[in-house]
Amino acid sequence: MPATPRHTSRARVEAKESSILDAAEKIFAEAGFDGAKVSDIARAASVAEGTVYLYYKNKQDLLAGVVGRFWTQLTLGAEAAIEPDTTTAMQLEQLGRYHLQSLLNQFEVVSLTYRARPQQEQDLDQVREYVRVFDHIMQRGVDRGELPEHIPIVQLRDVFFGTLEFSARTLKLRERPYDHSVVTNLLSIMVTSTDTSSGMTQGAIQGKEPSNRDLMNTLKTIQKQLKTSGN
Amino acid sequence: MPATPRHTSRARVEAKESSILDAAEKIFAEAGFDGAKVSDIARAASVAEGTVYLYYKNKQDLLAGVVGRFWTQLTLGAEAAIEPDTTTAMQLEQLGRYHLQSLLNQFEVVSLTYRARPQQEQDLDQVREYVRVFDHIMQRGVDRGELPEHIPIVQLRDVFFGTLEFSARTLKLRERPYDHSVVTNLLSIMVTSTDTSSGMTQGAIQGKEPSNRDLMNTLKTIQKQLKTSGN
DNA sequence: TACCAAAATGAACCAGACTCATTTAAAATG
DNA sequence: CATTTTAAATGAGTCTGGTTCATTTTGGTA
Repeated sequence: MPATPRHTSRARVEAKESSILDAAEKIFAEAGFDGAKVSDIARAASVAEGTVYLYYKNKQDLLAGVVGRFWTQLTLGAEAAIEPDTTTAMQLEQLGRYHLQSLLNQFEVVSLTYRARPQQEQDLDQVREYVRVFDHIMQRGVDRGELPEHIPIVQLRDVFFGTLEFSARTLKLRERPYDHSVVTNLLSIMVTSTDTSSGMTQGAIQGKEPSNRDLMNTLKTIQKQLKTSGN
Repeated sequence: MPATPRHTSRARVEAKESSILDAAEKIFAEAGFDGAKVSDIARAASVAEGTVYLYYKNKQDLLAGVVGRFWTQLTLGAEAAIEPDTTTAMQLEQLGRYHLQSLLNQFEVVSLTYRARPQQEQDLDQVREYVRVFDHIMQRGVDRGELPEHIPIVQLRDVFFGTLEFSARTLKLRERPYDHSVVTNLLSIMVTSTDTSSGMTQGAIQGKEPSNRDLMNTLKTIQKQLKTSGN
């Protein structure tokens, strides 16, 4: 089994595995999952058809490999794109830009993610890993006191990634290029809603009315944040 | 051709067509697109395998039929769920609740939407129809003066549907039931950001800084809106 | 060099989407 | 009604393409 070679250099096996993944990614992206033939992928990887099945149990599994690798690389890229020593707002903006750009640049591969059997638990581990980047930024914001204590990170995560994903689709559909204002706008509403007195933070989550005190203070914060996150 | 029957009662043909769709929806939802066999669908519809192909060019096309019908029905349901004579905020909340509930109740069918060839233009006409419900609510809000003149409806639409879709996935993944607070929170941040002086409306869209005047006025508006849209 | 196990191969197999020659049902005609 | 004509339905057979596996090749080891 190539998965656990005893007498062969691990490097060579991994090289072949990744060359198969390269080929698969190319063909899948060009033809879609159904349109891609395993025989084409094998040819593109300069390998016999049967060889593919030494590395991947079946076509689905091969897709999972491609998609998994993509998200793993995305995680690495995201971590590299974020300055560790800047404000939470800035980090969110960096992640947002990076995310939207990646969605647009690699739209086909992203789309394949939805072909990887939904529900099938461990297939999407790498996606979970990726969204954790967001969680870390937010948590750090809380720890540093830049964000309120009980901010609902999980829900804001859905706002963040959901909006960017749909925005990417809209841009693709209209054949528009990357547009930074999408990120800026998203950030502005998240930052706004992130303030302690504006609803999402405490109130509805806990089932009690949000406190509307300290309004003037709130406004100043919003104002400041809007300035620093603007373009 | 059943598509254009000249001598046969249109009703009977349509009845058969919809019984095939029913069967297809059931089998697709149970087994997924790849797992569903056309022969199973034919059997479930009490029809020969070849008959399916009289109504739908191929399996993909059949899926498109199922998905299309789903979104068409969703549009009808949404329009019914919205009171025509209430505030924009209320209507958005009604649409949001309806949308999230539908996503959760019919999760499998919704997932199939992504299997309907992406990019393939006219396949998703019905989805486009559906999102128009949102646009209408917003446009009416603008016309009535409840929303600022230059509010970026298209971008807010991505926030709205993107967030709800991701929230639905999160809830499903964690096996949580419908949670109204998701909608409430989403609404609160959209309503907040909807105010003229808070970023998304004008500034970044037009590429110029948002005006931060009238802050006190803004705050009062936010406060009022939060109150009326709170749980 | 001879041996062995890992790795690779591709012909054969088979599931299942799709076709089409034939049958059955329905409508038109007289 | 009987007959003809046209629409609709059928399902056995074709064909594509994913998957298997008996055989060959390769690379490491003694």
